[in-house]
Amino acid sequence: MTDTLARDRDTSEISLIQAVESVILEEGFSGIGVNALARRAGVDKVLIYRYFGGLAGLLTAYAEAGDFWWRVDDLLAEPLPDPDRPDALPDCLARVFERHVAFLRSHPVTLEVIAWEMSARNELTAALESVREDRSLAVIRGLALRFDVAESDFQAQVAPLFALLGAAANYLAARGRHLSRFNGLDLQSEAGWTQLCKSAEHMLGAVRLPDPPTAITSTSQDQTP
Amino acid sequence: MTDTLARDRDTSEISLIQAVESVILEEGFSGIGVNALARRAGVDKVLIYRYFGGLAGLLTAYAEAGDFWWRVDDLLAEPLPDPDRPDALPDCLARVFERHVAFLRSHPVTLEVIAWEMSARNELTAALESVREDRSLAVIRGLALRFDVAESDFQAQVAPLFALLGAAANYLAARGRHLSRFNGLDLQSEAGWTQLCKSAEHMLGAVRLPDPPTAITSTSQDQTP
DNA sequence: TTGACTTGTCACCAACTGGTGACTATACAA
DNA sequence: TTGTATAGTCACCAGTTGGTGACAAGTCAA
Repeated sequence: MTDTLARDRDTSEISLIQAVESVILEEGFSGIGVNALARRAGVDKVLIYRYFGGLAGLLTAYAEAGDFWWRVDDLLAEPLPDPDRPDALPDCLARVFERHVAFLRSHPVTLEVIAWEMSARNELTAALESVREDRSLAVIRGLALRFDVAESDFQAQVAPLFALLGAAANYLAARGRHLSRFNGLDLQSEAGWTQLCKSAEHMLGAVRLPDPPTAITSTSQDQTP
Repeated sequence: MTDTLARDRDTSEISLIQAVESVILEEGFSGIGVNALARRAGVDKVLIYRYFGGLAGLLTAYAEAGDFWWRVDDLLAEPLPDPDRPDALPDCLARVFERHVAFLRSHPVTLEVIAWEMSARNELTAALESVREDRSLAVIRGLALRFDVAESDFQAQVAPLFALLGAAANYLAARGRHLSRFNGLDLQSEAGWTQLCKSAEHMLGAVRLPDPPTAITSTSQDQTP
């Protein structure tokens, strides 16, 4: 509890937590292990057990310190289409999708954890899972509020769309780490992703609001470009 | 080159190749290794080096023996919507997507290799990559032929759609191996996948043929349920 | 000063990994 | 019979993994 002692322990803990990120970035999730982490942190591996109770505890500490997922406010930040405009909903969903993609492509650690989820379940993947579920549903809630429609109907309609497009983005972005081509598209070029976003927007054009009286369900203006 | 000698080598090789599939199914891709494979095959691991030149060679042999991906004919098998019907194209794409999903959900080894692709590149993932690229493009070619449209335009329009929906299916099916919930959906229940296919079909409703004179781009009949 | 506690270092463990060299046993051809 | 090639067994290697016990040095309170 003294100054110097406490400070030393603190720096050791911080070194270890930073080592998690560092190893993930430079070696990928498969490089995570007590030996590698201790080596990278310049610290003895026994401290991982003493201070964090083991690798799982260290990952938990890192998970609590890091932010692996977009914040709801960022995804729903203005400018977004005016809800009263026709086609505001599809446009809005397309913007949200673009922001989701942009986040993934600029967060290599998140991509690494997403890839990790494919093969194992651990404290990091669990943390990502939990926050992702929460915030995805929060985004849907936020959109229902914005468009002033019943949340349950909206959720039932939009959740599977988000699941599909979100899954596609996660998969393609994670794959793009090491491999470029998927179905003829280049996952490492700006053009490839622009193309993907355009196609997503096109498909989202089919989405209409569920029931409110303002929604027009008959003649929808599809201007296929 | 004698009968018995040759036969014995053959059975050893076959045991090893079968061990690859067996280990993947029971332990997942992370269980693949010379020791585990030899143990499972009931054979000494040195034979992996002698007969296949190493683990990579054994994986290659397995890759050549197995079929990890749907065949083009299966994906385009009849019955498919009559090309002259209105909305035949979106319906057709939706059927293809459903078949893609059905294949994945019934082929655990493929899901395992898909998951493997996320973390490493090896002979198995390379084989899957190659055959997947080829056959996906072949399916697009087949559809262009069916709808009698120019292949290049059609390809430019449909390839990114396939990339998005295919990626989503791959991701969700692979994740469904160990985790059930994604964005509120249940990836391990029939209902969850029915929902996903319905949403995909809904989104595909926005797709129209590129140029031929028969295509109607104005009044689209959206009946949102 | 004494004793208790914390921080960190180090040596060590068993288990496993990929990989190799030496060996026996069998079969075949000369 | 002799030589050669193959199939298979086994012991062993070095390196790495996760994990622990013993110990020295420093710090603090009584």
